[in-house]
Amino acid sequence: MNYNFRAIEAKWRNYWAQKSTFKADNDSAKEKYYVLAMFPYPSGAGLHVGHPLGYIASDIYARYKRLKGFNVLQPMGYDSFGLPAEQYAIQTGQHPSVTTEANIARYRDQFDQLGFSYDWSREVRTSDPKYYKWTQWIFIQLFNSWYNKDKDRAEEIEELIRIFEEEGNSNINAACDEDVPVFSATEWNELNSKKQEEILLKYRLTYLADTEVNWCPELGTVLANDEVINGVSERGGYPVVRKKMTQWNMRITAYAQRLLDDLKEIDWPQSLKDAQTNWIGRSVGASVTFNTKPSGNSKTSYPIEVFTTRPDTIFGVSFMTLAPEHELVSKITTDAQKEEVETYIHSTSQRSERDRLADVKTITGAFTGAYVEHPFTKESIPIWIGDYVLAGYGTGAVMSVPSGDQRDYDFAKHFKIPIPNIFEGIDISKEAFADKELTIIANSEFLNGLNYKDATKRVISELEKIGQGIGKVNYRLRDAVFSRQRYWGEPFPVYYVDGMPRMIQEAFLPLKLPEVDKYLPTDTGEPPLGNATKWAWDSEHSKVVDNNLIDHVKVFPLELNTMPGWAGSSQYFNRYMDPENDKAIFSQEAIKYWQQVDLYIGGVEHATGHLLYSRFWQKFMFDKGLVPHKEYARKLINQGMILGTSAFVYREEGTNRLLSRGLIKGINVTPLHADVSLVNSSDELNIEAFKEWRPEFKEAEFILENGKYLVGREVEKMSKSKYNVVNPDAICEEYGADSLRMYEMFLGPLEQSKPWNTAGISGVYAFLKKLWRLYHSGPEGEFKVSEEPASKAALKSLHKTIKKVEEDIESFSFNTSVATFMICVNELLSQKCTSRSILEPLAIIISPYAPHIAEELWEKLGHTQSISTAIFPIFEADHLVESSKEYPVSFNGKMRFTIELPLDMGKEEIESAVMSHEKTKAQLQGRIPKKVIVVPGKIVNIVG
RNA sequence: GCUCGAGUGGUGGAAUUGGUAGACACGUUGGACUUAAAAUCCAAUGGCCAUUAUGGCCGUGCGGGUUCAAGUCCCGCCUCGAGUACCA
Repeated sequence: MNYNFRAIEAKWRNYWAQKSTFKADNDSAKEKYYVLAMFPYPSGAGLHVGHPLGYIASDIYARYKRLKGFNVLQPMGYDSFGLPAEQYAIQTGQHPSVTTEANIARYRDQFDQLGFSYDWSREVRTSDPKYYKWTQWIFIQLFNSWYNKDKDRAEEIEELIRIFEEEGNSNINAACDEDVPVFSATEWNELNSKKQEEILLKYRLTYLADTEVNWCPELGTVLANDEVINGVSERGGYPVVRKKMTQWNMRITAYAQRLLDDLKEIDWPQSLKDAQTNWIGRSVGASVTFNTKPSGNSKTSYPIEVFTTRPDTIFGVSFMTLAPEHELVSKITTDAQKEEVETYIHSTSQRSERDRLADVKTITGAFTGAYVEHPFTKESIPIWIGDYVLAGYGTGAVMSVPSGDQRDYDFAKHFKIPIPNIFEGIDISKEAFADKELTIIANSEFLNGLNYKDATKRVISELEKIGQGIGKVNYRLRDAVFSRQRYWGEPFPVYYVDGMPRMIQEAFLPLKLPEVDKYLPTDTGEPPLGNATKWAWDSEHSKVVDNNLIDHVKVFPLELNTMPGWAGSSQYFNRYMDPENDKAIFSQEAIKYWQQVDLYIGGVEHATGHLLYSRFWQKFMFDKGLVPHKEYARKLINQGMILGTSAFVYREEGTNRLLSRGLIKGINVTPLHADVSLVNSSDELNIEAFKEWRPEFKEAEFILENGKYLVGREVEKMSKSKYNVVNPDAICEEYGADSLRMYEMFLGPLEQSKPWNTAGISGVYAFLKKLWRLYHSGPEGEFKVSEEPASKAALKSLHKTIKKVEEDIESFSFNTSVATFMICVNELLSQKCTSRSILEPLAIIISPYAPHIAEELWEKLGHTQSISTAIFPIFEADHLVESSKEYPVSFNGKMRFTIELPLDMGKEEIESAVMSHEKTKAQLQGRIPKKVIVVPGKIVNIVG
């Protein structure tokens, strides 16, 4: 009777499915525990061995918590809106839903194969209208809300309207657009409804605005900042340009401070918190207004507002710098400088974002001919423009203090602008001085002699007195653009009356995606939904009707953009709690029971995307009183990425010769990816198979070394295009899911990225076979356990293992518990232990890791109830562990011998026991030790 | 540049947080079983020296320091990786 993992795994996969073993109730006497792994985008390639890492880890934890008696919720679903399905649709004409459906089926098979204990009755799909109904619903709630900074929470827009009607907006402290005019109640009430609507839009948490966006012509869509990497799109690597478009935006900046503050109360990896902190980019300083001096043709004085983190250096200002795109540039430039400025603006706009980033060293700029007046000294300060000032950050203008900022310093040196020194005892002839801690201000009137902190405080109060500045906190975080010119995404529940957006009433949701005959933008450049013929809103009958009925009286145009990828993933974790609910996003009973995610596992690549947006929506939901927690995930673990090991062949340039890797030195070669399945474990290429795979090399000459063609190796991300993908199906076929699960955990620490290497899997496979043998000790290898009580040694092995495995799981060190199992099984085998009292608990503690084999053994032990549904408080067995311990005893730091002593001895008892021991006396030879160091449970050290 | 993280055998990685460095596994070598292969089992495996055994010295990127004791703590470097970047 051998370990037949195929039969065993098929049997239990079936059993769990039929009995709905992992269905979680929304009500239970047991304590709840919610384990969640980030749901995947179902791509056409299926899962590779890298994907399951996090899923295995969360499954082990979920199974462990069930054993401990928790009511565990572990759901799974699909983030099924997205670009690849749409791009496939563009190429083939096949509806994205068809592709998506097929991919999901494939994923489901693979999930089942790996034995994950998901509650599939709660599956969600973001592209399912029953699901995206609630994504649309949240959008409407955001539209109907504004952010009250005084109360630090989102409130109903009706409340804001009431205040406007009663007292205007002068007393309102809201997170809103910069350009909101101040108005009284009377003025408000006299506005027509369109004007009122325009103003309200500037307050809403989701709003329409002409935004400068990252436009990717190749993809035909707008990208969020986190989807653009080094000036090219994250997906596909296409160039991205800046472009103004009317877009939906999310006012995430309203929550910037809370997103920062609440990081303190969640147990997330520090590196991830750091990434979010940097991304939000809080900087404390002051907003200062400099007024331009009327000159030449410009009679008016314009205020220029700047943000600075160093208001204490205000007396060191020797010029102002505006971004070339700054709106005042054209107004203040003098005739004499006009040509130079326009030439400069033209040349910067020609430079792409990428060039600008790549070329930081070259200093460029132009003088506008205009001046501002220093708020204190009243001196004239020249205004320059320069592209080192970014239009998108702060106000797009800076007060330049060359002595205190290196970029200002370089700019001043380059254009021969004076560099006044305002620091006590500092030499600034070589570079700027930017150390806040060591700053003592000089040559600065009332700030002389003050340090950074005091000077900042003083100058802000002086600025406030003269009305030219105020203390301010600035964030790098921008509002998130929420429109995509795409088909395969959530439609906005929005139609337009007189150009202003209206929300479709909740009762008529979901607004389903219309059919289109092509998935590309329309001929007039509108998003793909512009191709739909039935895409207009009949407001009288509240339904979608044909476009040609649009009369702007009763039938109105619908929004043509769709929502971005992160919309559907920003509340899915709560929807799992009550996924079938048709009346609400989730019932209050459900959320009161499940509260929040206790453990969230996913990739670190979502740090500034999904993991930030979802926190924002959760806080909004909290403000609305819909969820009990400000944060949705109490603890988060980032699993590392499993990388592929690519193989390369080397073609000599200009020839059809392929050189083995040892022969390429000094020769010009092009490395080409070879499929890893054509290479054996000692890097030798199967040349015939390679020729078969790549017919263009049929005639190629292979230059061998020692009779072999060796490939080069490199660790890269696993991807189809690099031919380095290892598929879990093949591994499961050869070794079984339990082997794969254990091996992925054994590979190394969960949070670390590491290359996949199939070679070592034979070790865990051999272990599972040994485990099987432990329970099959009959003469023919048939199942046999003894009812004899266990030996002391066997008990010790078992209890050591239980203790270690529990510690490991609680600290997510799954790799070392696999090692512990191996030691335990080896010990039991060598002790020929067949005692039921050992083998029963062993099956239990192994079941989170290798659930199929554990179930099978459990059944053979005579249990009728599944190991996965019973509760075993076995993990609380540490009192059984050891009764004595061997203490290594060292003399003068060198280990000499060991002494066996009872465990419950205290420090002094151990000391005296050791000192009176024969071996110690022999070792000391009558010498009197200076010191005896005792670490209970560990070591005794005698210093002579 | 800034922020974070990591450097341990041929390889992946352990080390109870200051207490026998290299667990466990892969690989390699030798052996048993077998007609043979696979599978399985046993032994060796950081380096150097010694050997009949007992043993000795060195060793966790580099250089210092604290300590009876340092992979672990402190100071100064080096290298690699990740994120971010003209953020005022």
